[in-house]
Amino acid sequence: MNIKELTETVGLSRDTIRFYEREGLISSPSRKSNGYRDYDSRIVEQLNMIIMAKELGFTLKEIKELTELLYSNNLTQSQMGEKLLEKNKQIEVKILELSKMKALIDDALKGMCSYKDKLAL
Amino acid sequence: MNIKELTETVGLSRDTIRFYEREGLISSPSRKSNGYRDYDSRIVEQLNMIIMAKELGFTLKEIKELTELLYSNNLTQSQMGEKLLEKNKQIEVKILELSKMKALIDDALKGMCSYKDKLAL
DNA sequence: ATAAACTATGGACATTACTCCACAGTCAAG
DNA sequence: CTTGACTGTGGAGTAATGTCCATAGTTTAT
Repeated sequence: MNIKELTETVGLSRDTIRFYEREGLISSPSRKSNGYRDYDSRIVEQLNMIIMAKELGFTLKEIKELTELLYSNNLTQSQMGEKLLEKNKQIEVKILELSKMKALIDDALKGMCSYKDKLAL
Repeated sequence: MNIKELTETVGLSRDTIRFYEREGLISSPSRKSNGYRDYDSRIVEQLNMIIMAKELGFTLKEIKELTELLYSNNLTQSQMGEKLLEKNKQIEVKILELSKMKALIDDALKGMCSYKDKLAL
């Protein structure tokens, strides 16, 4: 899969994908004989995960850490376990915070019953 | 409440608070006779909400929009209702995505039973 | 074999969100 | 009335995250 096809599949620009490669968020793809990047299809899932994590307020540095945890083998089990549990906690906090924001918005919506009723019925 | 006290209460720097003021995320506080900013205590809740939203991947621009929705009166009810519902949807999507990431991590943790057992017991 | 579309690289530029600095006025304590 | 902590302003600097550009090689279609 060449880079053009990948940009169309995941919705990131060529430059962004190259940037992520330079930054080590994704590993360098193999090259065709002419030097063109040739992507394995698993890259799509990886990039989608990166996009999601970014959307959720993780920095590229944190994302790099997390993907390394999930996809590498250079840590002992206990190191990995601790870090994963930590990430899990981070995520739970975020979910709680989102719920709070949602409650705030829901309250604001409730304060506008007339309009809300129109939508509910 | 002066700005120093506010920085200590919310954990943002003086410069950041002033920056948020310039950017219109918070409204300009009233001033004492000497020109010093004098904050109403409600600012604390507002700033905490901003901190939370940032942590969750909202840009300052989006946060500004949201606070304007929640705290201003220059929109018709139907305009406000639509935008709030839209924000609510955004938030639900984020919660779903976080759940996905959590599942991913939980899977990774399950793959490490020996270590996990140690922690569970 | 020429044009159009794709790819490569390195480096400059842009935006967001701060952060720091220089300089100056204010206030409280000793 | 000096010293130290606080405040004000405007503007420069910085880190993260891209985005654009110039230049050049490759491939495909006509």
